[in-house]
Amino acid sequence: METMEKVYNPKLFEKKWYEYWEKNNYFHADEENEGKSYSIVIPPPNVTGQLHMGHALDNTLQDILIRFRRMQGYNTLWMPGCDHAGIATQAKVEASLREEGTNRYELGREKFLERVWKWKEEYGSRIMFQLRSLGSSCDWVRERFTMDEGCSKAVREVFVSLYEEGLIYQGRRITNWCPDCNTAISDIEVEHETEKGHLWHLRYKVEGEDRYVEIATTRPETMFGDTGVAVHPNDERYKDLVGKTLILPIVERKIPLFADEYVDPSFGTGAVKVTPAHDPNDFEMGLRHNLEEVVVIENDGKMGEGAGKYAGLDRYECRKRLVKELEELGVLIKTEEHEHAVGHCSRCHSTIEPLVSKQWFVKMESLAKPAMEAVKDGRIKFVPDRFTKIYLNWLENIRDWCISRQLWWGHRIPAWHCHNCGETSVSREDLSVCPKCGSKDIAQDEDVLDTWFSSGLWPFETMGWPEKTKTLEKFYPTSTLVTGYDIIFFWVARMVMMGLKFGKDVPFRHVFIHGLVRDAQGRKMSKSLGNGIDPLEVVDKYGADTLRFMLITGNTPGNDMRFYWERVESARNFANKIWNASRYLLMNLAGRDENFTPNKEDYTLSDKWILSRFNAVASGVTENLEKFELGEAARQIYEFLWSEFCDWYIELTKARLYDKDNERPRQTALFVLGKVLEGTLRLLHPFMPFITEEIWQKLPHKGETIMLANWPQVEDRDEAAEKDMSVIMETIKTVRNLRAEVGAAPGHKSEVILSFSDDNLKVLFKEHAGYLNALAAAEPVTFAEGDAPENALSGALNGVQVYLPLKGLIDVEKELARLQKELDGLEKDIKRTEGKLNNENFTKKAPANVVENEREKLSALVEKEKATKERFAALEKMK
RNA sequence: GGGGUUAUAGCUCAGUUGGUUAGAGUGUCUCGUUGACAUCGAGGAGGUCACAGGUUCGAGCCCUGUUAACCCCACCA
Repeated sequence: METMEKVYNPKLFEKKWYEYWEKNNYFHADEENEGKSYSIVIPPPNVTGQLHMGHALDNTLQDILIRFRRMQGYNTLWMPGCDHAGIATQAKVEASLREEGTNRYELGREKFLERVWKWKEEYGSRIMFQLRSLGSSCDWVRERFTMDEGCSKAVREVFVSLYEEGLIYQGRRITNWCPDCNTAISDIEVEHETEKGHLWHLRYKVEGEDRYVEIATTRPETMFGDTGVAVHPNDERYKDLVGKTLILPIVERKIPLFADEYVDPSFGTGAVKVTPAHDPNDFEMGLRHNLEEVVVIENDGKMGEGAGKYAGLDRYECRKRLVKELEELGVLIKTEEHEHAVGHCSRCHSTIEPLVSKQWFVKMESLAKPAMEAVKDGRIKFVPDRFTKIYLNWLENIRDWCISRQLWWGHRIPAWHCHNCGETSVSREDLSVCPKCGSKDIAQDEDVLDTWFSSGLWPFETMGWPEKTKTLEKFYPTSTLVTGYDIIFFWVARMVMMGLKFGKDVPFRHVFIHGLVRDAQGRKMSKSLGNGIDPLEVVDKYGADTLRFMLITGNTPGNDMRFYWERVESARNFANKIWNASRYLLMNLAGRDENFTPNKEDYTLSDKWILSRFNAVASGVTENLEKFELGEAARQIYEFLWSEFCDWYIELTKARLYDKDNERPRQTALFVLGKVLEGTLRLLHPFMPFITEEIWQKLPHKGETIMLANWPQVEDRDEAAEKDMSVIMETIKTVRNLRAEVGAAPGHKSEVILSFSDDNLKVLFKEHAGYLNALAAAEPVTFAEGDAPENALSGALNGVQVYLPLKGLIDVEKELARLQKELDGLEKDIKRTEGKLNNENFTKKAPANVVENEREKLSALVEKEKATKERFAALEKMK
């Protein structure tokens, strides 16, 4: 006979079962399996660092979906892996090099990459270990990495194809440059923040005249790169100046004053200095008006040659000193406070510097169109739906994607530049000779690709693309993508575009979006704040099941949630409740006949009730899981297990279980207990895989593991049993209420007298008086005929009158006051309900069942009022 | 500047197509320790569903507006 610890202790079994599952290959997806497939690709965690609470949520959701479908009989694949995370990982390794007093340049590209690979081996496996601790049922033999051989091949294939189609091009453009990461980044990697700055008004002299043009700028240090000043064509103030030449202060360069539609006459002075090399708008104007680009800020954020004596200074230090000089020269007219949005690097938070450089871009328009169509026509559905709009809005306004990064860690761009003829050749195979001139003096492009370029191929590159594999055939498109709303643009949109282009179909059918896990104050968990909670710490202290349950309950899909230890405890208490309910059954299993099956007559009302309730829950849970309402599904199991199975059913089986002399009733109770508990464990397994397996294995069961057991089939409800049982339950609650009013101890037995509005109820209660004995400490239960007993508290509900003889003393005045208040409330309710029913508009227009409900409600209220009045009168007499 | 989310009990949140007396967890108060569980059981208190209109027989839910908080997008120097 199995035994159980008194208290739920996940440490004793979580590791054991995970190893058991993995060892037995239960997670493995077989493409030869003929069954319908269900597949998910993991959002690959970065190889840097470790899992945080967001990962725990993300992977719990995926595991629930996967385990649910697996039990439903689908051929399920959960593809695991991690991402090389170019900038982030390189930054980490560079930081550790710094500590050693060296840097990547000293090491050289090859040695440096060796270091990064070593890092990847260490952290990559740590993450996979952490995922296992959460219970994730990934198909580990398929584990992939965005820079493994297969992915690299896919990346190169995609790059070359897009290039051949003219969708990838190299261009000299102004791009977002991060001076600290020392690389270009894409538009979505720039975070705009409103900052307090200044608007400096400067005056530029008109050549040969004693006039000045006043311009306003937030970045005076870029003036060294000014090659023009622009005004709006219709601006009367400057009409006569357009075409004249201005003298740039300090530098003394001659620059033209020209007109351009871009200028907003209402902002500043209506005249704007134009620095094509250091501002995106000025760059465009420069192209339109053929202006020279003068570079004055270098890649490292320091002033360059063009800045004259300020060369070599940091851009902000230069600004400070320059403003002072301009003031002294009388060029600075005034300084205004000014709030404006400043771009920061999403990785290191440095202020972005727009710089001109040669980069690789992807033309997005033709890729974005089909990606929008796929969502508009419903081939891909966002859950919750509101994210559809966010996704579409971004794609509608999409601009070309800068994909080259001046890093070493990543997929190197498959382009070779010939030093002899200047040709750039893109190729699937490594080149050693220039295809154009035959020169051997060629070199591969130094840059690597944006990490998201390879992540965008994840759903099919992990399945063997570009080869035509069985895996692709079986599992692509994937079924569901689970991810946070923060990477819809970075990742989801790119996967859809690439999937449609190269996978020849949408990459997934549903995009299930979740929110962020915040701290108890609602702040984002972050390293700098030090408010992050390590999911592994929670697993260690409370178990993975507890963490999982806590993460998916008490919130709505797509919304952020807060982390509270109290909520963890609450989830742990639930686990303990399941544990002890199971323990109750296990402790009483001695003498159970495994071959016993009850006859129809063997089932008691409570048996029929709980079986029916189980069916209700099974169907509710299934429906909710199918529509991604995981929290609601979990809540229903919680309610059922705790508030129905434990609070009522288990209590009602005790009489039968402890009565060793009546074999059939005892066997029946054991049978039903086992059946319902086992079924509930199966419903709960996707949410809490470990505890359900641990208990399931101890219970009588068929099969090797609960994770491969069939998902519960929904059977018919027993409406009559549910109705009868609910009348009894309500009556028991009434007794408890009355007893509490008298101040009687809950366990202290006392007489309860019942009378009924019809004979069927009488039969029901006579038959189940035992339920009142057990759960309302009502003993004896007697049945009154005719008039209400004297000196008794009374309550009424559903045609049942409950009388509780008053043996002890109660505070009559206090009780009368309370009853009066209750009567007032009842009167109000009755009036309102009557009003409703007297309203012809209501009775005519509302559905019949609603009207019927209202009628029943009224009669219940009237009945209750009558009983309360009786009680009131009885008490008055006692006064 | 554009878009979105949120506003429900002291706190954190549910509330699925409009339909009984708006729920849960947690906290709080009263009572309860002999065999599943004190990580528990029984009972209670606690809400003008942000505000103002509207649609409807009926609104926490739908529509309009207002307020507040948060988030995303955005090339006005």
